[in-house]
Amino acid sequence: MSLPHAILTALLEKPSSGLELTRRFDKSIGFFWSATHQQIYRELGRLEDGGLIEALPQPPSRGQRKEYRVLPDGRAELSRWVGEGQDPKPIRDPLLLRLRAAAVVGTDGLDAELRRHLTVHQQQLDEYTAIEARDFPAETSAQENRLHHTVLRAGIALETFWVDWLSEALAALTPPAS
Amino acid sequence: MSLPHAILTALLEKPSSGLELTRRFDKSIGFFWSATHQQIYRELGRLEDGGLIEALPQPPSRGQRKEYRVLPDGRAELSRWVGEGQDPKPIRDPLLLRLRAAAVVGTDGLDAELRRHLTVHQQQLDEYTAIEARDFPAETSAQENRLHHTVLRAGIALETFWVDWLSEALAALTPPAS
DNA sequence: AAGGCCATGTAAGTAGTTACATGATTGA
DNA sequence: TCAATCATGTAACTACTTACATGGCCTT
Repeated sequence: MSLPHAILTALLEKPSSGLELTRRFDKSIGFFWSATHQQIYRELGRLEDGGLIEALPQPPSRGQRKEYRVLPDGRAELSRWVGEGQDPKPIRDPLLLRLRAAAVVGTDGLDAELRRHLTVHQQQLDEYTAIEARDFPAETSAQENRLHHTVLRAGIALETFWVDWLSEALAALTPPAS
Repeated sequence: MSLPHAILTALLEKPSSGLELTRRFDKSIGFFWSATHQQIYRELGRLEDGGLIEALPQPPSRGQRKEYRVLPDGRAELSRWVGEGQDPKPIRDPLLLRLRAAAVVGTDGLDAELRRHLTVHQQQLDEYTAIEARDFPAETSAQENRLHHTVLRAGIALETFWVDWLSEALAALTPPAS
């Protein structure tokens, strides 16, 4: 149950409408939590019903922009949730499964898929390092900034892992023609 | 939709009953795909209905062990799936989200949670490296073996990433009392 | 005959995905 | 006025989770 807390965090950083949130979930928020606009609108409704956020009093009609901000109860709930414990989820990765399956039924078509993933992860890595260069040029001592940087570095390290591992996997797939 | 293919892979590696599969999903299969016994029994039923696997003809009653094996259609389906394309899923990690939220509402209780995760990932890493030392003592040229080793190395590298990153995050959380 | 474990399931709920629907605003 | 885009939603479905139910077998 992390989506509501992702939304609370985003709204505390900056009050937004549903569509703005969707855009932010495609960018910076998306580095650690992804969500579609359908999920976001549904959850905004729930959070409003629960009294954790409110819409700026304005338009009752449909295609109209609706801006939300966090209420004190919402902030308290987020603060409570930060200290909550939650075990890390076990791995569930289709690509690793494909490799294992390929060991039984053959590697047909796997090569291309690995190359494709390598490209995707390399691009993501480039994007993250560009953001790091732009937003965190030197170490600062501001706590908030350091936390943001730490989260970004997790993204960088994860993408680096994938790039390295995919290269290794490609090598394992096509042994040197000796 | 990877669970059926995880089961097909497991059954091809070794025909099993539902409970045996559950145990294997807690061990080696679980390194890349986790599943509970409820998921497994349901999916076994679907795969049998679909003619991809069959139960060894035996017991019609409830508390009785039922052994499954893969039919030719099942093997063909798995082979097809291996070559199928599927984009990597975007990150969705509650712990990273907690760090980001902590930047807004404060880091209360986060320290303990990071330490706890560090312990969990260190243990998992130790387990993986023990398996590596036991099962892959030297490089072999058998394709199947190399693929298995590559998958295991992904697990090792991922756990290593978490251990390193969590240590760094703890340092960022508690700045040096200068 | 009772308790524990082996083994297979059912039921209900939550979260996420995919496809589609509807209205408002703006510029050609 | 038409098309594109902004903006908010509904509906149906799939996957996963959590809690519980049922029966068989073995040991004491």
